[in-house]
Amino acid sequence: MGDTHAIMTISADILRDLTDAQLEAVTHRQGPMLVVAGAGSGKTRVVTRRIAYLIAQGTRPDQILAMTFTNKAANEMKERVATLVGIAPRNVGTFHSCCARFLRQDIERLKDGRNRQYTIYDSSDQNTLLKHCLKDLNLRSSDCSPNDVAQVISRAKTQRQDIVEYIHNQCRYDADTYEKVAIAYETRLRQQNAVDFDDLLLLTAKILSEYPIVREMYQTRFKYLLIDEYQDTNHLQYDLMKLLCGEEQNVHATGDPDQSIYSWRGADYTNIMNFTSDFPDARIVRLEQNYRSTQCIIHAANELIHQNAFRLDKDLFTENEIGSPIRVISVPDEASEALWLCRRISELCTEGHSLRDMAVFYRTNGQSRSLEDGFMRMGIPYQVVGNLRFYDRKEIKDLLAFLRLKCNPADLVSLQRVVTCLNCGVGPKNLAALVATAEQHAMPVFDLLCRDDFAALFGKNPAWAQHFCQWCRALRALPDQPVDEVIAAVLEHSGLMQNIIAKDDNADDRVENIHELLAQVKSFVTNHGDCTLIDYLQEVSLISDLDTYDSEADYVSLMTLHCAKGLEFPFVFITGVEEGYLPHQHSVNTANGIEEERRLFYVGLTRAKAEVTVLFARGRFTWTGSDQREPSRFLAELPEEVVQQQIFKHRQAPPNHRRGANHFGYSS
DNA sequence: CTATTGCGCTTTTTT
DNA sequence: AGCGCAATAG
Repeated sequence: MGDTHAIMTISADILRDLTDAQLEAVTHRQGPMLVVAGAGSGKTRVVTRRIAYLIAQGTRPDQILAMTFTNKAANEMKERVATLVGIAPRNVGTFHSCCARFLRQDIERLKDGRNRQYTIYDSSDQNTLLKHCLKDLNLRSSDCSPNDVAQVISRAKTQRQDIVEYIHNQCRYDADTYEKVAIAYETRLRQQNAVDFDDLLLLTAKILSEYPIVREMYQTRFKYLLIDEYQDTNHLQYDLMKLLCGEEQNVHATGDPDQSIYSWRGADYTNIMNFTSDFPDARIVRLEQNYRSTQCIIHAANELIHQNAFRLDKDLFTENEIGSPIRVISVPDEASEALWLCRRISELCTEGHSLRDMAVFYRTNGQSRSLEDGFMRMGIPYQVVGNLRFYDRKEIKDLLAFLRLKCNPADLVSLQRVVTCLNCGVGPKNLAALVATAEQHAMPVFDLLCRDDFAALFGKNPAWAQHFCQWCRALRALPDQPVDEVIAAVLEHSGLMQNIIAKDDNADDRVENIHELLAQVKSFVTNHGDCTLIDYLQEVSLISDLDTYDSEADYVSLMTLHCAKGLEFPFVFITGVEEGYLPHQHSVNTANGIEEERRLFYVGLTRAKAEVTVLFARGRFTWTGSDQREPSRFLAELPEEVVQQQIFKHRQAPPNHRRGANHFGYSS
């Protein structure tokens, strides 16, 4: 057959231009393998080529399961594999999205009241639910902060420990309160047929542990398991990996312990450090040649990261050109920080560089404010990545709440949202009465509202209830397919648009966002063929702002250092490199905290291909007043020979003067 | 009871 | 910018 020949030539393409180490990582067949891949060492390339290689060697694409850190990485991986072998593998996604799909199939085995129509609660939904729980228990947010409880619950789940036990071991005070709230929260999640982010993984692990039949089924289905960004996996993800790979242990993990920056949400980089003890037969491949950055950048990054005591020793090197030194710019305050950036960016533009080649990183989302002010004033096109997720916008969440309620009649968080944005005469008291009645009759609230005999079940039939029941029945009666038409119909039925136009201050923006959502749904439908409303809602609850980020558009990108992981830009600017920001105030008390902040800075530096500029302000204006700032301790750790310092002086600029730039100047 | 308005507080990083 | 809370109008 001609097929064999085709496979051979494709294989040649797949293996082209690889170093020996990369080749070994790509062509490895059986058993566990760890690829310790330094920044810019061609890790993505190795993973995609490996998937392509396995397919070209005759592995069925759906026998490969690849877990990535973001959806963006997953989509890029699928596309790249498709260009190599003409087939996009289906099972590539984040841990969360893969588990969400598994649960759609198997959640009913748990018999805990949840079914395959389940809703995924994101952190703000989780927050709302926790507030409901507090109210039930006659507690106030000041007695017990929902954020704190959420964190404790999340920790217990990611450590795979019993929540009650965990609380009593970890909480020094108020353990009883936390326990009550946590139990109420878990109960409500089950009653409302909902899961939180951690549950996606936890419940999957539970099913795989408790049902050997299911475990064997998955283990047989997935012959090859690939895990990317292994340094940022938590204990629960580690368990999942073990449950999925089975005795064959065909697990291929890639990561870089020096880029582990998520320990605050349970990631445990000892997972990567302990790989060889977990899998004594493991092959280890080290990728230490960097193809991204200049020698100056690599030298600076190496010296910095060597200050960390707890690490696997590893030396990144590059054969790229020496490049220009790291610039360290001292500015008087945040306004001049923005101004310096604007001037430098314009300069680079006149030299012929594109805005898309430049990125500005900072430690906290709030730091984008002053930068945006400056960029806006100077007319420099920019895009902020990850600050407010598109799907977290109020109008979008409102619209999605209508859809979620239609899918899951037990979803009270969505019902409450629906009720508040309808202004239909149903407030907290009436809603509570409805919930109580529904509980009496052991049915989901929305089902109760849709019933013809609602009045009899409720015991009375006031005007607001009649109207609301009618409205609910009409919502239920709307079609379920195709998704784009459902959304258009639900939007129409909700009256949301009219409401926004009538009442909202930023009506224009909100209307535009809704139109954008409709457009996105259209493209989702064309890309995904016939998918259900549930599929769509699942997709959007797991999508992050970074996933929708357009790296081709000609804007300067602004993002947190965390968001920058995995990306690269010719010109990188890191702002606010001061004590209190980097390292952040909340991390300075522990050695681990400081080391993680250092890794964060390391991630920032190694994003750059050509040039890194680091800025710090000598003072900042805070809500309390002005604040003296000290340069970050990390700056002293950069080798002098590749650093060039500049002090940006600032003569008083008249406020609101459009040509303020003329009043500023350099000085060495 | 609900709807609306104004005041104070908030923010470390995110699937 | 959004949310909880309190006060007021309907």
